Amino acid sequence: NTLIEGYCRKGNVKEALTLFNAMSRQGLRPDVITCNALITGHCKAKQFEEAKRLLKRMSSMGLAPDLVTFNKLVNGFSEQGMLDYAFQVRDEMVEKGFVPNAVTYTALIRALCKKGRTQEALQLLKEGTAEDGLMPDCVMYTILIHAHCKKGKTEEAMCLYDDMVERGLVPDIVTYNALINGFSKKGQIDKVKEIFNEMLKRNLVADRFTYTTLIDGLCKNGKLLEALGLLDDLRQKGLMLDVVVYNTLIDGLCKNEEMEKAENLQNLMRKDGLLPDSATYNPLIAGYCKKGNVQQALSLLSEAKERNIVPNARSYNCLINGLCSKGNTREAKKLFDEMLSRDLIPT
RNA sequence: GACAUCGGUGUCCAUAAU
Repeated sequence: NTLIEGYCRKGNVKEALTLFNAMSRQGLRPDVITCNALITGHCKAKQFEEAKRLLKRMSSMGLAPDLVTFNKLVNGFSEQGMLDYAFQVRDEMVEKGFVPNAVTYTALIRALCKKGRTQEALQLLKEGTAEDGLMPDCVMYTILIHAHCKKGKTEEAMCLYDDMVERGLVPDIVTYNALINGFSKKGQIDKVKEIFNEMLKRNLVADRFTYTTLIDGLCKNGKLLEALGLLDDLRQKGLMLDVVVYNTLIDGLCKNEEMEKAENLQNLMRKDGLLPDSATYNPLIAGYCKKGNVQQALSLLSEAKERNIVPNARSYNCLINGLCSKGNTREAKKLFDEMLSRDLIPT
């Protein structure tokens, strides 16, 4: 079960099913836990019908689906944006006598939020509280806060925050990160600082999400030097450095056409043992093209390809644009064909 | 009998550049 679960988590249902079949051959009966894991696997692999079929097959194997089974389905469908399926499963579990719990509601609320349907999400939370004895918790509030922030509705997000605190719930680092992200994307840096201080008051320690969020916020508000300063703090602490932190800064620098600094950071990240990924290459390629340094952009492209990383369609567009404006239409056409062969869709 | 399976936050892109 542990192995099957591992493969399923990675979205490798094939391998999981091989193990599943091997189990039977060795006379080991799959149990509910095995099936629950496979449901996750199918959902991750977007095999929604398979997931539903497995639920039906469980009964014929003499296994009774439990609350986790249903929750995994609700969650799996929600994660993939399959709202209708998710609510269908909710109805089905209710029919079977299960009471949707915090996990069920959280999954559904998140699914609605992901589609921007925050009002319905709030409504569902109310419903659950009234009908199923649901106790709204920190996670649910955080999802709602996050969703409102993403829509730019920071005021509403703040009301939700106040609401949860009034109810005696304790916001955690995730809640604060969501708020910080919302306010900094809106450019309300003073509000960000206020929230950050409140976070510190609660003895919460900034994690890599907090730092990345702060760095991104500073970059997107043109405060590149401050953002670089935060990176220095992080490096001195020697912890919490990952590709995303570097990518964030590299993007900020590239968008401001500070290619030398972006180049330095790229070297620094390699020094820290981190390898660029597509989110590193894309802004760099765009930045160099914009500056007219197509050569440099092209060499990044070939490096990415060597490492089996495919830059996105926009990177190709930038390169094609750059080559054409230098009159090198032949190379541009080559890149155009190349992007087609890589299943990238021209716009 | 114990243990193992379910929910939230960050970067490019997606909402974009020419």
